[in-house]
Amino acid sequence: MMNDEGSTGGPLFTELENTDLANRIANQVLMAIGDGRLRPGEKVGEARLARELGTSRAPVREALRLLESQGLIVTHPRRGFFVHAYEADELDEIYDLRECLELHAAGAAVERMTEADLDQLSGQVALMKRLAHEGQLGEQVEQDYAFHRMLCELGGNMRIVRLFDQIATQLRAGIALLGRVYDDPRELARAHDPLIEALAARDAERLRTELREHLEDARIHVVQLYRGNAG
Amino acid sequence: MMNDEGSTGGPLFTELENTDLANRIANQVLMAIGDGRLRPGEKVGEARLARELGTSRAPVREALRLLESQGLIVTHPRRGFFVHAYEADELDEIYDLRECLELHAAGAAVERMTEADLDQLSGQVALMKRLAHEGQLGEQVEQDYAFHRMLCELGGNMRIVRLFDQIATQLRAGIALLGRVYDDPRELARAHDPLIEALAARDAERLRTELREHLEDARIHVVQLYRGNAG
DNA sequence: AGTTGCAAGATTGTCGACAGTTTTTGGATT
DNA sequence: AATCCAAAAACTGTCGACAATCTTGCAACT
Repeated sequence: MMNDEGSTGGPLFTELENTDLANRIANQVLMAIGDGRLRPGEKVGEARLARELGTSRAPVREALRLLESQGLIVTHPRRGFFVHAYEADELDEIYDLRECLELHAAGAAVERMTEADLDQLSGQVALMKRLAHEGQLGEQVEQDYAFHRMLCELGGNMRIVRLFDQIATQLRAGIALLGRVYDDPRELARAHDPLIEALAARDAERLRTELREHLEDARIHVVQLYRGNAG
Repeated sequence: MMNDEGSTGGPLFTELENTDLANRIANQVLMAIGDGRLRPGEKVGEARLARELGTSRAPVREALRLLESQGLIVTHPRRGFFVHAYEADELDEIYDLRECLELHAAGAAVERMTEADLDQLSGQVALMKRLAHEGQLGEQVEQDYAFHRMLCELGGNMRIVRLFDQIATQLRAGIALLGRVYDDPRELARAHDPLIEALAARDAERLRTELREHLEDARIHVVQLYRGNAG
């Protein structure tokens, strides 16, 4: 009941982009938020977006509603859509939720994972270290999310995985304008070593403790930085 | 940072129902699912629904997309919307998630709640007992949700509360066709006494233990019944 | 000076329509 | 009788349009 995707490595076929117009628009908006072209709090007029994209307003509306349901866009009725401007308190809440979910999943993962899963996890950490060395900061952060996502997946509850994805999206958006978060990139990768150890020992309690500490560090790090930068 | 609503009792103004058409439609559909007029797996054609409601398809689409984001409707691209037919495994997942969230919130609630909050919680249980005596079964279940929602609220993380609401909605929909769940209605109300005791003692660990047991009971109860009836 | 009222302009909520696709209908064939 | 294929019907995805509402700018007023 896990993610057996074919045999070994990456996907066999490049996912043919048959996606619906609304989804493509949602991705565009998502990227625009990610790289700062759309600032927090900024208004996202559907008419304007439709003009710029050369589509009608209907799919734009759907896209924005989708992003609304994921927490990236807020709407004031009769006034339109706006990029959600995350407050520090909200990031705090998000991390609290993440901790709750991830600890739960991790506890289940310890019992459910195979040796192969364990190898994959530690391979992931190795990858992060390599990326840190090469200075690939953005990619490293992305692989960090991937690591934690795997952990959630191994917990076996797909709903939790989906929530993790939502949280990751929100964090990416919230942290976007923060620039780099860690002073030393290698710190981030190394912080995962204790987790791997606990996993290898299949020690649920220790894993939960380490993971809590790990996430708590990230939380205060980000929230503090955020309070300093944005308010 | 809690729900201080004005001074004392109820709301000062009756919330003027300016809800937009899409939301009203979403509620209609929700109720239709709730009372079985829309069966799990059944197709919900937007054109047909629009005709029956006397509106255009645009707000119907938005309503269905909203319900999709809440997990009650699934959509197969180019084929339309369908009422999500919950599998027993999914209810299991949902309860797992609920347990995760509620235990987390409850832990925080023990430290944050005031005496007044505690009174309100035990008042809620008293209300449930009264309803059980009067045979108001549906209302009792609704107040059960309200009790657990309060507990989540006291945890202080609004995101968790919103997730609880979603879960409650899904459970209502999933359990709708199950008919009555408990043999003796009073059993449900009484099951909350240990929770109140632990709360009154402000004993987080004991509360978590009792709550876990409470939810675990509900889970196996529902899932078993569901496997027997439908799954 | 600051507030209130009003007109112009822009934007949202909703509608009906069209093209392409899926499902259904109904007949022809084995 | 069951299966297969083609025409028809129904439906979704998308579009452009209109009315109601909101915002903006300006003038009148306290």
